[in-house]
Amino acid sequence: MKRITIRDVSVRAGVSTAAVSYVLNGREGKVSPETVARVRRAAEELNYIPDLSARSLVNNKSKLIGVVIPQTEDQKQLLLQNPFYSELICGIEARLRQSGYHMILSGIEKGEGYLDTSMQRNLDGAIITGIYQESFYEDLKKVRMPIVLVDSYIYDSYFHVVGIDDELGGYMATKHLIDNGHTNIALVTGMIRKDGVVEKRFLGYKRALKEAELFYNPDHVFEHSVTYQFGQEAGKLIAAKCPEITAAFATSDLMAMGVIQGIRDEGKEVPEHVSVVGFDDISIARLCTPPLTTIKQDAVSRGIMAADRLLTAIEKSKEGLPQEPTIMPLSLIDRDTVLKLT
Amino acid sequence: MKRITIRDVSVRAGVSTAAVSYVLNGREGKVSPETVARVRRAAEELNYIPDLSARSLVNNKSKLIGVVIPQTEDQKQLLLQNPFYSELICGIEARLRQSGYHMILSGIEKGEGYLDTSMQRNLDGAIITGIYQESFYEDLKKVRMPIVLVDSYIYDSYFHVVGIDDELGGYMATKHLIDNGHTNIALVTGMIRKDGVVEKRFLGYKRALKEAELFYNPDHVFEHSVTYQFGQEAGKLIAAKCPEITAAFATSDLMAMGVIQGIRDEGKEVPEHVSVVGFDDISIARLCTPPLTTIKQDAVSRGIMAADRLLTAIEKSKEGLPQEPTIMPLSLIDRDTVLKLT
DNA sequence: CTCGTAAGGTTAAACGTTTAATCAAAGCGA
DNA sequence: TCGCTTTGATTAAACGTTTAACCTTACGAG
Repeated sequence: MKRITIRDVSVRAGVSTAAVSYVLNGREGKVSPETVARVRRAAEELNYIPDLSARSLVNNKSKLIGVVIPQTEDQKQLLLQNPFYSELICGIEARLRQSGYHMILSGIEKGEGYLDTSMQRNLDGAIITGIYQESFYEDLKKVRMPIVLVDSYIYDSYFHVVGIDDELGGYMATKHLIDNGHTNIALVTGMIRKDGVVEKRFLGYKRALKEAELFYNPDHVFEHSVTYQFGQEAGKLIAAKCPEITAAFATSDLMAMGVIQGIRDEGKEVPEHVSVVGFDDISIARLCTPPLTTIKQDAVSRGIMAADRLLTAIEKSKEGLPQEPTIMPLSLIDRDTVLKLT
Repeated sequence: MKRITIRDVSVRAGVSTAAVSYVLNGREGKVSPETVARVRRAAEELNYIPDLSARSLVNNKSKLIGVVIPQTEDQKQLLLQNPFYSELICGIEARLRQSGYHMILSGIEKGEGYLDTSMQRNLDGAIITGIYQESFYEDLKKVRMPIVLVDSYIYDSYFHVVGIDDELGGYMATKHLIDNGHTNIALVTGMIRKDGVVEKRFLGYKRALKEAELFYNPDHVFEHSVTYQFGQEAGKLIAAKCPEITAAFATSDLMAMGVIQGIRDEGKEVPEHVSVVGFDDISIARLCTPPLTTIKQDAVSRGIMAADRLLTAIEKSKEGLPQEPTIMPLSLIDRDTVLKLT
């Protein structure tokens, strides 16, 4: 009923608690082979399980990583409905577990109060996704723990960054449409915020247009929230009101699927009337009908990479500044939603 | 740089650490109003943040909840690709946060070692989803913390249960098809394990058939894993090899979407050639084409409910046995994948 | 005036670890 | 034999809380 403590192990092995601690932490240089064996056996027999709270108290290592993902504005619920985040989490969790760490998953209220959490829990590090106000990042720095930012263009050398080349992605998507003969290409996107990922994709979109000497028409930009619902609205508008538009680039697969539905709602077809390219390559992208042409970024790998960088930063604890951002590869997955014109 | 401790607060307020502790924990009966004020102010000014590890050490309350979800067999990755779990997590997290708890999300290796985690971390409780071998549950009981089981038919009064009436769900789905004139109805399902949720749905399926005096044909049961891929395979088989089958009930939306794709792969259409009913009503169910007819269970609500029950069990800590299982409601969402025959 | 009690504080032990400092014994070169 | 180093172990302090037990002082009742 009572907890088995290191003291119990020590008396059973007939040594001091210090010796037990040394053995259990692998500082075996300090202790003779036979004692090691005795302690090991005692711990085994008693089924000893260390108390991480106590450990954390003395050496400030909790083996706990904070993971923050965005949440819906209204409901205060995590944005896991977007498979991109689900997959990211999968990657993170797998990598952390492998090294004996655990993950505390949470959203945050308007960018506030997370340093409370991290201090209370003695977090060893954190992986942050989403964009928040500047003050939030300033707060984070105060805590002095390694932090990996995913999907963020905060150019602050304090933070580790695991990202993709969003500008390139936007360019690739748009270029693909242009290469297939499209000249009036809509952009369907979430809010374009300074230094946000969608802004970069937007810039890539414009670069592709410019390079092909196509006119950039602001009226062809549909900007609102990253939801299926808005995609659908935009799709309807495109199909109903903009006959000149023959293709759309949606900055997220979720929106792209909405766009397709919206176009259909108006009695038109994809890709016959309007071609669509998405972004992310979430797992359902190839499952929906027609299978979505999209820019693939491997969210699971990104999660693994983010966790990996965080862990090495923690274990080294060089206190040296983070290296270069890690940029994960992108590729165009050409499925069935783009029609070749001419 | 150094951590602000309760001692710092105490000296600034000019009282003992005990007084500070009393104030901060709301045992204000023990302390005069003016002292309360002084302590509050001192804590405020110093921006004091308590160390939960220390607290946990002394009173065995970590404000930490373990959440376990299944993982893929091969990759050791969480099964978050199934939106049902994502939504469940959203609900759980929202409710926990509201009460100042945090969630440790993880998968488990072949049902082993979770009691280690829970002991190490001093978990206050856990929410377990998925089905594991019996020994796992026996282990869990040893830890003596409140536990909520989601999607489980372990009839052990030690555990809290938040479930749905799976048998009824299976019945409703099948009945709906029968009511629309279908008589040869396939079942596409994950492994049917004793006392698992799919078994119940299977039983509901059989009950509906029996009630309508239809012949139960084991050859019409396609049983394997709960994946899109298997659904697709089953769909192909149905379309290609079983001309008599006019409808299918898939025990999960993910599979149902696979079935639809498989049927299409063979050049047939849904619902014209084969009708399909799914289960779960995951968020994409109404987004895919055609929108999926399915049995709706609200995963988010279930998450909230599970967390809620767990929290009350923790706070009361009556040590009394859990009450009745909570059964969440189901409803049939009639969309476009069922054809009315005759 | 004395005693009992209540109110408001404080002291110090306890929770389960880690680890610097210390100690004892043994080995060894001179 | 003497001092020095090495090896292997122990002691005790520290980490930041909570809380039972104890201590004052003041206040009434008797």
